[in-house]
Amino acid sequence: MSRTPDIDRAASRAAELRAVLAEHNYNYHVLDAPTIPDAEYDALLRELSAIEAEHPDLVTSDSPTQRVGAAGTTDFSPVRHEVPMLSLNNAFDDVEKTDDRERFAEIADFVRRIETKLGIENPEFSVEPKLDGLAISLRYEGGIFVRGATRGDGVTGEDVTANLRTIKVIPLTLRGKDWPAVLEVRGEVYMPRAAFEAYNEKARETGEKTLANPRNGAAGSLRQRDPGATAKRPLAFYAYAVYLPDDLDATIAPRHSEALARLRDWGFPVSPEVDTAQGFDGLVAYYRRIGARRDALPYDIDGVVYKLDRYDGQKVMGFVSRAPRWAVAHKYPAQEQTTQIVGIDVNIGRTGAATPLARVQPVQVAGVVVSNVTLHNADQIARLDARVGDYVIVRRAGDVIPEIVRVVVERRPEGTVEWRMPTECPVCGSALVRVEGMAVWRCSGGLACGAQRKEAIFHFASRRAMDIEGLGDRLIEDLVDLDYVKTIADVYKLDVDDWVEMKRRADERDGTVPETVKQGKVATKWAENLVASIDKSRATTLERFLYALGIRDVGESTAKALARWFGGFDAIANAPLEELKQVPDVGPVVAGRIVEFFAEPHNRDVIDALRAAGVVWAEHEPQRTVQGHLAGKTVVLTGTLEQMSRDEAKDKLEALGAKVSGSVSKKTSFVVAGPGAGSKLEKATELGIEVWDEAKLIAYLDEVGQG
DNA sequence: GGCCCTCGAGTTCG
DNA sequence: CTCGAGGGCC
Repeated sequence: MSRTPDIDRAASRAAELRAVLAEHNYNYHVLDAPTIPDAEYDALLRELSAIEAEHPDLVTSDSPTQRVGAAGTTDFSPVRHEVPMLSLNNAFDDVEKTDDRERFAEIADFVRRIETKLGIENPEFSVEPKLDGLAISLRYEGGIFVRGATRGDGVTGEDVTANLRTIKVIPLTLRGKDWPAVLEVRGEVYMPRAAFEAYNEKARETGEKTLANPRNGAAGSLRQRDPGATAKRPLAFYAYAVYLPDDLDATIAPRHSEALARLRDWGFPVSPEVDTAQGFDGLVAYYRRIGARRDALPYDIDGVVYKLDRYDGQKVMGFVSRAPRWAVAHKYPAQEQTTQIVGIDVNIGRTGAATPLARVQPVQVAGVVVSNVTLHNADQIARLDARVGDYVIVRRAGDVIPEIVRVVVERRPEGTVEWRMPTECPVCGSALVRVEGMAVWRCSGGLACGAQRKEAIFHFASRRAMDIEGLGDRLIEDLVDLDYVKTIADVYKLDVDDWVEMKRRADERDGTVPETVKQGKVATKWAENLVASIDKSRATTLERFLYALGIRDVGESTAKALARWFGGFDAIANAPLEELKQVPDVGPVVAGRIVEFFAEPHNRDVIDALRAAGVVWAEHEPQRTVQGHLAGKTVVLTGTLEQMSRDEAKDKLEALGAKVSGSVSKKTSFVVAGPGAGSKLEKATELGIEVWDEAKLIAYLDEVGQG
């Protein structure tokens, strides 16, 4: 039988994948220094599995698909596992699909295979989070912990008994009396996220080496030669399986979930997230429930594990190759991915701040495609030594904004050069300068710089400033590029015809003339709406107007303080430095910025033009003392309020004299927490600060006549 | 001069 | 949300 070119190609790709995977296995298991994220490793392994499934002849005994892990190291004495430590099959989602049965097709298949083979419907599963740590096996004889070992290659691991003994949550003697003479408990050693961060913070202070991530922290800690060094690492452990090695047919309970409960009784920590679930729908519901809380869990997880609950059922299902057919690991979308930097641009903000931005090959991270990653500032780039062409690990963790975790220096292509902040503004060509000792570089072009002009207008129109609905970045971009506005005051000079004409010119320039226009129709409704909303913005408040001007370091809060203190605009514009410094929270720097702003004739002209265009606000007597039921109190709002908007609550509290702040400290008087409250509520509890729910706030407002 | 507490500014994707 | 830096207090 002659081999076809197809098979030859598959054979060479399989060999290539095996070589690559073997290298990564060594890095991961032996050196504890992976050079690619797990998601990428999984993708390579799946590709190899797929090739082998299609061409069974190509399967070799040394293929990574046929083994559980990599070879152990010789550092610690080898331990042969009487019951092999298996790996689980992984299931991934097809995120393109919206129907659950299609999206989670691999899970649906898994459940269906069990239902068919056992002839039952909606089998019961024991379900648990899959911690991102290190699998270990603990042996107990006569209720005493006698030996602990790493997984190694699944058959032979390393003796790490001394190090495991240092982990406080691992029982050295079992509680109760009804335990078997010999048992082996399997579980995951992991490093809680908070402990990981605290460890790194301390390591940074003392100049020690920091840990790359909690998983590496756990793995590295168990490999310490000196158990004393391990003891200093904040490790934890959860048990998830139990065996009776002297009689493998016997079990300590008929169901896995009951076995876990027994383990708990004997003193083993079992994850509180462990639960049971019925059939496909139950599994998916659990997957979603844990997924929604993934970031809030105190440890990293990369998925959830489903195990057929009944042991007799597990026995019937048996194994395929080395993985059980009665269990599966359902992975969440990766929160880390490798990609390549294709370019580094520099963004210019409203204040001229130059922010480097990495353009990367688009990759899916935690469910969205990331193509831009901020690099914050030049210091950050220098710290990371990120270069154009570099492969980098991108993460989208707790918050939404992607960041570069680190550069994969091992994969750096030849000929890359260190990145340097350009000397000129990429938009207007003015010099980029950095004030001694400051982190940010700034464009010195001021409002002559197109980027700063755009940002100034965007800020002026924003919701918390003049609140011009419909005037967004796209429109402002065209407005400035086509020279329709030079200053924020020009926005009020444009009529419907100007807007329509501007849009026509922009479309012409871009070659994107809409069909309707080609047919001779001109859309004007949007321009009418826009002009109406610009008109509406003319009636504003002193504090909004002050904020809208975009004076450096005068944000919402400072603008409000100035408005209260002076009561009128001219008093502020003409106030000498010393008087400004009297205002609470205004010091020499901010006072200087304000004086500087109003000393600039151009700014005076713009303000005059705005007033001439009909921008008005109410003025009042200076208010220099705080009055009301909540005078002197600092309140923090967190979570979602259901009866009123956050802004509404803020207004009402401020009307009572309270200061509404964004961060909890020991100065905080009380915290109003709605559903979904996170770190702020946690901090309040920690500091022993009074916490109100929304109902209590409403009752209080009613009582003092603000409801 | 050295803390702690706030505020300001910049940020990604759909 | 997070970082950096300004303000205020010891």
